[in-house]
Amino acid sequence: MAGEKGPRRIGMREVARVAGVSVSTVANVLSRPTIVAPETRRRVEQAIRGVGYVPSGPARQLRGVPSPLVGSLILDLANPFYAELNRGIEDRLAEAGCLLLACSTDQQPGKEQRILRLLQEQAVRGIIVAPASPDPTPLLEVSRRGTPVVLIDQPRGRLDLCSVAVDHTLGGRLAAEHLISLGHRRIAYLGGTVDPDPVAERREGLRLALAAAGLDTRRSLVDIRMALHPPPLAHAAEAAVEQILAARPRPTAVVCVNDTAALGLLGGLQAAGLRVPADMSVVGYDDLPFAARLAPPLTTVNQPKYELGRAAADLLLDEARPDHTHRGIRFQPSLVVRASTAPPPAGKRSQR
Amino acid sequence: MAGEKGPRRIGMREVARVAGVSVSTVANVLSRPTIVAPETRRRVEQAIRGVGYVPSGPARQLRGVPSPLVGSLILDLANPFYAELNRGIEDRLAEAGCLLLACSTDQQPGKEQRILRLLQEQAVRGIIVAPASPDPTPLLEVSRRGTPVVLIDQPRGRLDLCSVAVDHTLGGRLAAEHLISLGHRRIAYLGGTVDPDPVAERREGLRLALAAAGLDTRRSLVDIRMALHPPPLAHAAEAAVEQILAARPRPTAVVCVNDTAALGLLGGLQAAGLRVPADMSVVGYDDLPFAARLAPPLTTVNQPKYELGRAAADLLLDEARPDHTHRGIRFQPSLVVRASTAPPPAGKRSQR
DNA sequence: ATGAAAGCGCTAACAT
DNA sequence: ATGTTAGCGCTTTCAT
Repeated sequence: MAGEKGPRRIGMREVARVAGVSVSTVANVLSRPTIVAPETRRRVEQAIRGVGYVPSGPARQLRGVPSPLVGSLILDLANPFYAELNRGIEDRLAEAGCLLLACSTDQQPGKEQRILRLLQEQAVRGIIVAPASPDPTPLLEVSRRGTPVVLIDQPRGRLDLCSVAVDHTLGGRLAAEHLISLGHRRIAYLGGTVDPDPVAERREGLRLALAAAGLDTRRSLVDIRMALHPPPLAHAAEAAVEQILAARPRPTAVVCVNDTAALGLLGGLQAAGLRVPADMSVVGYDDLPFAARLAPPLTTVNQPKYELGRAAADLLLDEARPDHTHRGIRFQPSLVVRASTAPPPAGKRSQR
Repeated sequence: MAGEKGPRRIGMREVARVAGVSVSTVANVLSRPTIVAPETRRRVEQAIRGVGYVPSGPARQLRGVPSPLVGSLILDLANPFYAELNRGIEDRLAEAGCLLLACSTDQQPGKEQRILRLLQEQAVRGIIVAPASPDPTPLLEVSRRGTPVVLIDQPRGRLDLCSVAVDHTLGGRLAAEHLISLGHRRIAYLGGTVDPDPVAERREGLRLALAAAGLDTRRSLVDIRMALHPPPLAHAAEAAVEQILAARPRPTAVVCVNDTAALGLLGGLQAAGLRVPADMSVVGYDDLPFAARLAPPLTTVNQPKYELGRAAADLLLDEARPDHTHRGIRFQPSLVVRASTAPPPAGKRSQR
């Protein structure tokens, strides 16, 4: 009647007591089973099961065993692009017995800082981050302090860190070249008011392609900015239709910052009585699962989301190896042509 | 030139040394600043910043401070439904300074077990779980061992745990009643081969509504099962069209297990030359962001995903309070009528 | 093959 | 107001 002293956590001590051995023997059974006498080992293992022993991670870490926790700091967990990316990270981590600490920054440097701090306190094995702030200093600081950092969706440039990125300049070029070959000469780029780097790159790719086609990008590239906060993005995109149609000269095609924006744009265009692609071509970015099934099926630039995550996790896990050297991996996006793009309306085609 | 002895972690010891005080004074500055003399405090705070001290979470936990980590065990991180739910969890946790450990089970009891174990080792503050296994024993065991467990998307029934769930029977009823009122008499339910509980409930709701309308559910409810593994679900749904059209009597409407399945079905139906909703009505489930923008906009049953997550986190955090008692929260789904449902084709309407 | 003992970084009770 | 001390549960020498 006196034994039940609350569900206090059971440790190695208790196991040792039950098995009639010392704690170090229990420890040995766990980490170097071979050096323990078979009979003793059996007894210990039985005691472990008997009392339902679960080792304490924190205690281990205190002793210097690396943490199985890896942080991922991305813009928004609920965004399908990042959700898929996180899944890639998770799967790779699972292979190494690690767990994912998933965090959203909502693109706010303040949140990013706060979480970075929490993650360091937890002494995580490393952090995979899509930077919210343009200033890389805090990240470098974290890395210098001993927590490995892997940059995602941002080339490492001259930074002394590992990174995984997609060549968004190429992505932008691909989109633009496709439209140009279709006969478009005025293209709108639907982006946000504040650009994280990767988004600016896409616009640059567009510009490059337009220039390469001998077009004056001052006239042929129309920059449309939407307020990104608060979400949902699809609404902002829907509302942007007005701006797009008001632009002079009026663009005949729109390249969107991502598929979600394209989704909203499609709705807005339809509401405005324009047909896609007959009156206006639309290109998305990301190639989310629903893109193929929209009406019309969306032409978009595919990014290898899952693989991006896997590669980032791979790099991060590699940081633990003694011979690790920082690397930058770059993925190529690819254009997926579907039905939301077509030649511009007759009469617009060669208009200058 | 000799100071740089590797980036070994800096602890309270070092801070104390620099500030010329003892470790407990440093500890006091951190946890009970008021009892420290202002001047001393200033010196210590300066030392903290000076050496870039970051407290060690693991060491704290070992001393009994509760972990800020909370695990979430759901089917699939990349599934938009769960992604949004996780976001709700994350936001609520952030308010309490906690972090989310996001894990996917892929509906595999084995994975679930493995992760449950890892989470316990990390001594997390608690676990929010959408059970992958029908057997609740392991979960109860975890709870009994001292790690709070909150069930999600599954009513707690007689289980001694907190839970957050949606009334899926109502969801199924809502969908069926809508279709029945439109004149449909044969409805297909497009589900998976193995049902997690919540999915079976939806079917039951359908059955109830059909029966209430005086229909023989043996004839009026057509059960279509798709293989869920491997994904993508949208493909499976697309392929299921054949089965649906082959059913005799042929259904005039399909209720899908979720919006993703509906997405695929829409594609398959279109490929088969059927128009939605003229030839076939389609109802989704979840109301994901893209549902409103599909062609046609999808009639679907909305679940409060984000709120579900928040509520679960709320319950979990509450478990730490001494006066906590387990509770079950139940959300109501709601029908969102859009354009994918209409009366059945003429001639089918009153056919028996 | 097994055990004793030190100590990881921290908190809290106690002593000064 | 500040310091001393004893662990938390574990890993790891170093005896035995």
